[in-house]
Amino acid sequence: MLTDRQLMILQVIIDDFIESAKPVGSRALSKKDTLPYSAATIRNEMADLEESGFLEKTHTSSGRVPSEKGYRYYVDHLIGPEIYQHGLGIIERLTNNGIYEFEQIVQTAAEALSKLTNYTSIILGPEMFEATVKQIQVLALSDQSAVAILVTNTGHVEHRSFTLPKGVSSSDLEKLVNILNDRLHGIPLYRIPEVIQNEVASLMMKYMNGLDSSLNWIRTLFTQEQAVKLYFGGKANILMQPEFNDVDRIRSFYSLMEREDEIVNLLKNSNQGIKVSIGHENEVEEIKDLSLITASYHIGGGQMGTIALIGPTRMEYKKVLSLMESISREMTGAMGKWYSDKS
Amino acid sequence: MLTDRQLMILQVIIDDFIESAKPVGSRALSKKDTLPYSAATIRNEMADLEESGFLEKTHTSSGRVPSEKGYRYYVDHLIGPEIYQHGLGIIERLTNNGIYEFEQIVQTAAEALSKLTNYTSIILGPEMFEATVKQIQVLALSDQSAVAILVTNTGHVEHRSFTLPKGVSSSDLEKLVNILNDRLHGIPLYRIPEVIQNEVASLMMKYMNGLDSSLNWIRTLFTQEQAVKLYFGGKANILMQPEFNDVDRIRSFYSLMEREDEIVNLLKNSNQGIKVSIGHENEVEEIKDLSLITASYHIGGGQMGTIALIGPTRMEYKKVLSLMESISREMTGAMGKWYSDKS
DNA sequence: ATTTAGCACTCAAAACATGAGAGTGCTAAC
DNA sequence: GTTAGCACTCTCATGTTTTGAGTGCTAAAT
Repeated sequence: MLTDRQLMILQVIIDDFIESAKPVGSRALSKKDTLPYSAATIRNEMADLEESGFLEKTHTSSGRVPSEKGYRYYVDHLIGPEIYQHGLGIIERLTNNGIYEFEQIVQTAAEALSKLTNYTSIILGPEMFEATVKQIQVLALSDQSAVAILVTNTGHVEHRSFTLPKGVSSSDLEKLVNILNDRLHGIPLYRIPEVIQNEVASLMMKYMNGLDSSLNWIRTLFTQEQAVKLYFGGKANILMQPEFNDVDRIRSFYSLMEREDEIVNLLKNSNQGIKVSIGHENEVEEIKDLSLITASYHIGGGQMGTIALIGPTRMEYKKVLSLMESISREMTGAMGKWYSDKS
Repeated sequence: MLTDRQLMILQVIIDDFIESAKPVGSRALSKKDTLPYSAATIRNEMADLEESGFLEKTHTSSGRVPSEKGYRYYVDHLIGPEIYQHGLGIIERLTNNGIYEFEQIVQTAAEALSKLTNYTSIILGPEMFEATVKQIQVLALSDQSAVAILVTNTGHVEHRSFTLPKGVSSSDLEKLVNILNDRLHGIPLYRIPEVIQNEVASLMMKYMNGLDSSLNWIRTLFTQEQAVKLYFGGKANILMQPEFNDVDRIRSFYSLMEREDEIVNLLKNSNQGIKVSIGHENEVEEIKDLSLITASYHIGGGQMGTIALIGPTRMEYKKVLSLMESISREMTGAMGKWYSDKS
């Protein structure tokens, strides 16, 4: 339904607008040597493109600006599989000495992503519900306090300090840790409270005394409250975008960024592969004039997190898409290598 | 050198401006019943106060605004020891079940602080150089990978994953961990690299073979790169302040917030007690028109961190100072209770 | 039957003008 | 010493004009 020439013009307009952020007019277009037509001709074509909904005007006598439909078409059909070279090997570089810390890798990846694109990046840490218990340890720090450490099969380490309940001797504690390790080893994190309730409780009754009051306490100790973590990169980048010249716009954006649970939801329901949500395609009010790109990464079998990038709808989709593609592949690759799933 | 009446007027002007953010004029002041003088009288006094440098005009015929000198005087002499009631017991509330996670406490404290004040809070995590090694553990995750865990006497847990160097058997690893625990127990973190170099190296030579190439690797594994962590609260709060109505102002602020090392420096050199830096008293360009309040907290013997609050010079010093006072005391108290220093 | 040149028209943004309002400084009276 | 009064100043909001980029349409050119 669109002629070749219209597609060409659409492409050039979008490319131009993505770069300049200014409405593009017929005169400027006719000067480009990719389009050997006069301004008037281009005007006609633009009028058609507007009628079909791919372009918009900001006011009656302004140049044209891509509509969301225009961007959508651009993303779906007008960008070829172009590979963005920079930024490859980011993660490899981080870990080439064989030593790594998960948090640091993810944080650096987020920063790199935002630096390379000048947009704001968000990485959702991996779901850990399915990770299983590898080992539990309790270490006394003093007479009154101790630290409990839990290591999962994926190499995650959770720890929590606590004051020792009265009347708990060190041998009690040792017994308790033995019971916990015995019963919880290999159990996925989300089942911990349940197992403690059903199995650990009775064993505690049997082999230890006076500890049943502590049961509730132990359950609390090993219950994860917030399962996923967010890593941000370049929160300030978005301020460089001319569409953020309005203080209220900035306010609303940053206020969203502080509501982490909403962000988690926003990123979570991303399925496999890369997903581009342009403007109103987003559910969340505050980013209905932005574009959100999400890509998932995987760790071993099934657990996963999401990499996301937020920027104006006028986003450098070409660059961004290929970059996200390669980073998510790299992350999946790197993680999979280390976190083997044998327990 | 200032008359009582001038002090009164100064105080009222500052209080008023702190609340309204608008230059305050003589007419409005004469209407308050704390000041039973006519506008003209007040005008004269204000002229004097301006001459002595406590007040400023934004332009020739505007109301007066406190100068930095004015704020300084206000903070030093004009606010009594007023106790801010809300927000007491924040930290107690967080830990009343005896279970706590350091990071979470600090983060929550930062958020509470910013919520109660509507400014941006920053908490500098404790210096850990002086904490000593309590225990080191290495846990194999698979044939190729393992996780190393280090617990300090203060209950901090550091962990790092790594791929096992080739030719390292599990018994080698066990020996290594034994050596490390033997030599490093009780050693402060900052001395770890040195001790590994001098003592561990020779022992490794003696009892294990083929591992000397891994020495460097072990040193890297146990070397802390970034010793302090920052916790932010209410980064978006500052946007609500009318002095942040300018996009460039916002940009510069957020760009500073991303340069964490600079922030660490800014907060670090705070000595005991509470310190107020008003406007140009700050060294850092980006906050020369803001006020920075810092207070230190302590953990057991000597290690410490800093609590900070950033807001416009037009800050509610009364409220903020008493709040910072009580929060830093609470943190010191709470931390000290748990992190006893016996190793 | 396209394409193009030309021209009238539109609108946003910048530049300029005007007036009201809040506030000051000064003088003279209280 | 305090206050009323008044001329003066500057900002801010509002209205007006100008400029320039861009369009849509028509008629001529290819």
